[in-house]
Amino acid sequence: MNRQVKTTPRKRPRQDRAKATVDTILAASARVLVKRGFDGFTTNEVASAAGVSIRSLYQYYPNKEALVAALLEQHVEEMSAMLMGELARVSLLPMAQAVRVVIEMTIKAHAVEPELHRVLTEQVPRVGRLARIRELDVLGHRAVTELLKVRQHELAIRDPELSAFLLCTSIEAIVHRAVLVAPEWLRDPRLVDEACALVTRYLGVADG
Amino acid sequence: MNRQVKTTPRKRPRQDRAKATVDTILAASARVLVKRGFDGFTTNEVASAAGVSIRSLYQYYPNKEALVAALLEQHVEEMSAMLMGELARVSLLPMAQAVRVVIEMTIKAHAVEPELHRVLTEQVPRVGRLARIRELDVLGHRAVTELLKVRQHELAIRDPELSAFLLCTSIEAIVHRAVLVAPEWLRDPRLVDEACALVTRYLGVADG
DNA sequence: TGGCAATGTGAGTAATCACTCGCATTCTGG
DNA sequence: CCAGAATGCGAGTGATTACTCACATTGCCA
Repeated sequence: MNRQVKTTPRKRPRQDRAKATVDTILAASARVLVKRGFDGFTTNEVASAAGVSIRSLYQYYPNKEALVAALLEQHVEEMSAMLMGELARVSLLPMAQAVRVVIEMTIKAHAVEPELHRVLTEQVPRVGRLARIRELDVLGHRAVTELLKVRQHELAIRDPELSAFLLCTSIEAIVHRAVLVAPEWLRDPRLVDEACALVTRYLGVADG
Repeated sequence: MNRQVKTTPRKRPRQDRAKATVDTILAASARVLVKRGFDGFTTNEVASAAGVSIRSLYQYYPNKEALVAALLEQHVEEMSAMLMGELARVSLLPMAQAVRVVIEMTIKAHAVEPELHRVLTEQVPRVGRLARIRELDVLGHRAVTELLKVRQHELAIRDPELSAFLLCTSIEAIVHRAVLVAPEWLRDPRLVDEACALVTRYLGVADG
């Protein structure tokens, strides 16, 4: 039974000055989170790192979790925006190319603030609103499902939704693991080639 | 900079009575961890849930993290034992069957205490010795690499190590995600079939 | 059977840290 | 231009909780 706490921001900044403050706080949060890890993350340090009063921090975020949640949401938002935009565009490409583009975009999305990404995924407990990190996946799955449905006639699959689940999960895991274990692999074209092969062979389309 | 703490057990139980105590403590830890989540996990509650003095707990584990680390190690050990034993045996089977067996074993391994598994993977920060949850993967990768190497002549792959990385990561992620999102899928034979297809098609062997 | 090692016991403390108290200053829209 | 709203400012407290203090009892081997 986990205590549930409100994690929505307390109030929105209205003036520009306040927006700047909030941005400063978020940026400082990211720095502190990366530097200290989730355990060592204290609101007091965030405030002083941001150069604002602890009081100001609590004016906008009701508690510590809300702060981390905001950070996480921002991060997910960035990655999401990057992926979804591209996903819409690839529906015109030949399948093999589409696959490659999506995989490369996934890599690119993971390259945004990889250190923050690491802490958020490895150390932040997936509890309450902090579980929202998964919504990114859900959206991605849905988009890929659609893509597979539309082109099912040229593919060797029976159930687009199931296949989308397998493929999204696999690719995400591969990229994710690579980022955490050995980021340099992501520059190695062989990894991308093999990942493409994994997908295209499964789908039964000619390799790119 | 995360503070590092000793996470090795303080001393080993010598008499049977002591072994029983330690087991009780570990079992209680698991219960409390599942019930309260990692945040709510307090050593005092563990002690009282185990029906032993807090003092006894600290006689064997120097701190909270060591306790969780022990739990995690035990869990990894169980899963690991299950998988590795089987991995050795499949080297005689036809490839398609071997693939299926390994996938089914992976599912079986994840079915051991799934709730504890969830908490350990979702909430326990991967810091210090707690990062050891990954050693399981490393061992698995190595074994699969060997398997692929031995049978490379019948497979459509160039680099067994790279391919092992892709396949292990994918399968683990698929099973893992399924456990967390919708455990009932694991009873659906279609999921297993598709996972097998993903692997066999990539390897270029006839579907089982 | 006696002596030594191993074991078990709970109240209390010290430290940490999330979060709250009211008031002066700055902006903005009428 | 002014009135009401928005903003910014730390020291301190209350709660939580990991961990420590010494001694009686039990098991084991000589």
